Formats: sequence, structure tokens, C-alpha cells
Amino acid sequence: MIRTVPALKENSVKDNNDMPGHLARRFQQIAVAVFLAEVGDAGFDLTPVQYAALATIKANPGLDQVTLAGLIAYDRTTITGVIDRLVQKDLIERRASPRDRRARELEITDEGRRALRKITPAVESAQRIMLRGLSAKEGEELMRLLRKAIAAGNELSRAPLRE
Amino acid sequence: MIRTVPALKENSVKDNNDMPGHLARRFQQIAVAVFLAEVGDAGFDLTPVQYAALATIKANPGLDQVTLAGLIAYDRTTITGVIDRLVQKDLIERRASPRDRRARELEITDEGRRALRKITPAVESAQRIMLRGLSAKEGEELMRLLRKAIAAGNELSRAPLRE
DNA sequence: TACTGATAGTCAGCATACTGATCAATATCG
DNA sequence: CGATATTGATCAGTATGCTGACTATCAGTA
Repeated sequence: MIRTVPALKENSVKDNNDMPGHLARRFQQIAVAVFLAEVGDAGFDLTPVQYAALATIKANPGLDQVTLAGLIAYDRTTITGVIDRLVQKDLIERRASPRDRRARELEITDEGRRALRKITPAVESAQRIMLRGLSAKEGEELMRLLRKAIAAGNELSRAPLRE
Repeated sequence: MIRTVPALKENSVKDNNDMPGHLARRFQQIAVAVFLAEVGDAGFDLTPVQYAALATIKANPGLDQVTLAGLIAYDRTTITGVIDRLVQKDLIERRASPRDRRARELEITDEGRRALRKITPAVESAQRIMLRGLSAKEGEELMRLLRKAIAAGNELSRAPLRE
């Protein structure tokens, strides 16, 4: 096939599929949808962010909000609302720290522990589903590359990971 | 080293870094931050979503909102606000379609064209920066794996890609 | 101890994203 | 033709995520 007119303009605009930023958004979009579907099917109403916060609070009892934010790379202004909703659902407790009156200590409740236990299979299932197009080896490689890119860019967002 | 007590509970909770969903969120978070920083340094106030919409409207003059949404995998309810803001900035025009009175035809303005031209280097720079931790080969492999995972999960989100 | 800077948390404001609903217009089929 | 279904767009409501500002508190130092 011979084109009489070369498509100059079109070639100068990169395809979305060549843009890592676009691919990042798409993959995250699917990941969230899968998470909500699996967790919803299991009878729970918990977002990915709420789950990550809940699991991290359980693993680090009594931590404050800034530390929590650092451990899961959230902005501290985002954490406030997430915590509010977890408290609302009686999954965690927020109380003033005796050592630092600015800080709030976070603790998982029994109900939070129960929810976390029951929800775990759905979360693991979701992680599998979002990689279902890849072989096990490819899935591992994708995660390795993501970890590497993230490590190099950690300081570039307002909410870097802090250990 | 001998552990007297096996850490059963802790081991049952997967590390965030083993969760593709968490890695997806982190990578996207960094990608957006880098995009906004680069584009902002270039003197423009445009989000990744607005950029993608603008570029797609330029490449497909006169398309309607649902088609645009499909081409970049947005939810149609999200598009409304994005279009509002692009119109507000005089980068595009939205007018009623003569063929289908439900639909709106979208067209880039001269100012939109100018902005797109001037902003392109910053966008390309952003794509490089978000992969700066990876070799060229690794960057290609990451994009290939993301494309593959996305293709397999396309129908799982409310806003799949439509060609 | 008083001043200064840093820190924990919250808030207002804005921009994605989604669910589910509604309205108007178009398509389809009996 | 007319009833029905579908489609394009919008809206209300909710939940991230961010910027920038603010208060209260704490820490270090002159």
C-alpha cells in the first residue's frame, strides 16, 4: 500500500501505549476495580487504601498517623479522611498519644481484626486477577521493575515511602 | 540464628511490596507528580488527564465525548469535568453535533494546538524521569508487561479502552 | 527560660475516578 | 407506526490525592 501523503503530524504524537504514565494509570485503574469487585463479592466495603491502612495498623499497633502515612506512602492530608472512615466503621480506634499531645495513636479493634482475616483471601485473589494476563515469571518481573522504578522515584512525590 | 517463636501472624500478612496493586498505586503516584512538575516548570497548568484528552481531541477532530472516553479509557462521568476545564481554558471547543443532538463534538482550538506543541517536550521528559531507575531495556520490558496485563484486564474496569 | 524552628494533625479547595440515577434523543423491533 | 431499548451527556454523592495554609505542640538553642 502506498500512501500519497506522509502522516507527519500523526507520527509526532506518541501513542498512549508508549507512555509509561498512561500505562501506569490504566494498570492502577484496573487494579482498583478488581480489588473492589473481589472484596465486594466477599461482602465487605473497603477500599484498597483503607485495607492497606488497616493492615499496617494491625502490624504496627499504636503508631501515629504520620508514621502510618510514611509506611504506605500516603500524603498526610489524605490519611485524615481514611482514618475517619475506618474509625466510623469501628475497624480502628484513634486516641491521643500520652507522650505527644499532637499525635494520635492508632489501634485496630477486634472487629477490624476479624474483617482483615475474612477479607484476606479476596485481596490475594485480586492480586492474582490483576496479573492474569501474565505468566508467573512475567508477573514477578513486572513487580521487580515496578519496585525498581518506584525506588528511584520515591522522593519525587509529596508522599514518599518512609521506613 | 534460631527463632524461639515462629512469627506466624506476621508472615501471613504479605508485604506491600509483593502486592501488584500497591506497586501500581505507587508508580502512578510518582508518574503524576513527575508529570505535574515537568509541565509546571514549562509554565503550564495541565494535568495528565487533561493532556491526554487534549492530544486525543487534536488527533481525532470532531469526536464525541463517549468516543474520547473510550480512546483513553476514562469513565464517561469523569470526562464531563475534564472537558469543562479544557473549555474553560480555551484549549478546546464543545458544540452540539448536527447529526446526533445528544452528542457534543469536540475540537481543539488554535490556543490548544499551541499549548500542546509547547508542552510536548515537558511531557516526554516526564516519561523519561519516571523510568530513570531502569535501563532502556528494562523500561521497554516494563511497558511491555504493563500493556499485556492491561490488555488482559481491559474489561474489568468500568472505563475500558475502546478503539 | 524565651525564641525559633520543626512536627502532628486538620482544613479548604481543587481534580480525578467511581456508582447509580436521570433526561433527552436515537435505534430497533414487533 | 409505536412501544421498547439503547445511547450521549450530565448530576449527586462518595473516596482518593494533591497544594497550601493553619493551629497546637514539641525540641533545640541562645
